Amino acid sequence: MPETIIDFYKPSDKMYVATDCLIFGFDEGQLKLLVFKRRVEPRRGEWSLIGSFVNLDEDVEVAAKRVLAEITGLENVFMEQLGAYGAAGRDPGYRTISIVQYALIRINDYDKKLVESHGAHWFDINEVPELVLDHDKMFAHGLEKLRRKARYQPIGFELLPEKFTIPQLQKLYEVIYQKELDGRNFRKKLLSLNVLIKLNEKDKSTSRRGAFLYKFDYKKYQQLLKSGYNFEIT
Amino acid sequence: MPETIIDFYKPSDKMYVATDCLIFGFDEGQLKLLVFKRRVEPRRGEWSLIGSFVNLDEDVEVAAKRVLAEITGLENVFMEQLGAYGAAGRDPGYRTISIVQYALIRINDYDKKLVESHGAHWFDINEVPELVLDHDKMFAHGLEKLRRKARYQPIGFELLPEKFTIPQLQKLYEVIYQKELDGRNFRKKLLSLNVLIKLNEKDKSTSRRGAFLYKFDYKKYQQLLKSGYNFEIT
DNA sequence: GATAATAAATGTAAAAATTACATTAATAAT
DNA sequence: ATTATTAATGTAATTTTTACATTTATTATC
Repeated sequence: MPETIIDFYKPSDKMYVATDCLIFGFDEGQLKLLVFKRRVEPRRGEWSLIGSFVNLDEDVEVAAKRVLAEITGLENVFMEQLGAYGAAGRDPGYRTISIVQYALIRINDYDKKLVESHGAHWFDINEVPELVLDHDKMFAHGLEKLRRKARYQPIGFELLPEKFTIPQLQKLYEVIYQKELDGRNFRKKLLSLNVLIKLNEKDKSTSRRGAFLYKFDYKKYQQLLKSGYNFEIT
Repeated sequence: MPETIIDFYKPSDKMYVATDCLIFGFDEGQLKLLVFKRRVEPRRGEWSLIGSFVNLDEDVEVAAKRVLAEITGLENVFMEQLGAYGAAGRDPGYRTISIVQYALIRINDYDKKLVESHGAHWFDINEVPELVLDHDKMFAHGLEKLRRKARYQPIGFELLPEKFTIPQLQKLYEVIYQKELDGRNFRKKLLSLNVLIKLNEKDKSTSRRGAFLYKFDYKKYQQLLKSGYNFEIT
């Protein structure tokens, strides 16, 4: 019987454990990723995701939130694990496992000075430059996951301001799904989900007429979920 | 500027990296999980998932497949990452990150002697005993993921023999979804997906009349995917 | 060899959801 | 008052999903 299995108290080798973060934002009608330009050698000038090693006494999740807060000044942000990247040769230096998270942030909320000070830049997801190590793969997987998930869970709202208009929301889904949606059907569908609160305010930044602002009703959504409710946006 | 971030070449602390595996099977009309009873101290007699430490020169994924092969004798099995479990206090011994995979196996294929020799047992998913450490949480998450995923991806077939009948397939989806399905609508739906190959053979083990055997057409499925095909079983 | 028993297989109508599509409404600028 | 522009609305056709009952193939038994 192999000796390597289930032997929690005779562990063999230690490795470095890092966490990297895909930070998505929505701005100017585009879905964007925040990437970081290395300003130190080696690999100076290469683009990469933002990350950190995980401290010995620190939850992986806490480490990820620490990084995000240090970079953007944001706390209480939507963040979820994408997965662990653990190929033996993924980092040519030391053997390092990276646990990747993706975060969705409201692009107007973050601390722009802080972000700039870290050499970070937003790229349209269609124009993200080549990234260091296996970060390209992480990005590709994260984008896929975001696209899949947006369909069945109300994560899109994490990318919009708290108050948003239906046309804004539609544009967001259009860039996520990479296809045009019919305005009438989209509005009908969204309103039929019963989780939008119409406000008595308009956003006039994009039209003379102005568009009504809405909020997403998290409470209602949670309630509905309990009774077999199905959120889906096609 | 914080010193802890993106400093890949001044890593701080090493940790143990393990991989644990949720092994699902379908037998006697029940969805089952393979769990392992510790036969050595400490924690002798406690149930846990099957796992191993990851070797320094080994991909995490390879480690997981190694474990699965050592335990079941199976290779080329459906396996996917569930995620990394990295709470600082999850293992009271050493700081260990566990990367959890879930595997779907054909319950008639595995090496029963080998499995028994490792003190492993199949439990109906509704009767899984308390598991060691955070393995309960892993199991709960894995089951959720399996349920979600079964709906939009043809993973159910991984749990059935290569040749299966429609009623078998229906029963599988019934136990995954925990609800009864209408036989006529289920059959209609499945056949309309155009990815089942009807064979000229019957399985007579459950009825006098016998039920036709089918195979899942992976090639066709892959082709269809490319042209915007939507697999969904409700 | 007729009959009984049993699970497999099939069809159709009603209801619900999705799609396609064109016009009117509100407002600010000229 | 007119123009320009985006927001907002409704309806009919199509597709998908649901609900529901009978016939078919076969083996065992009388």
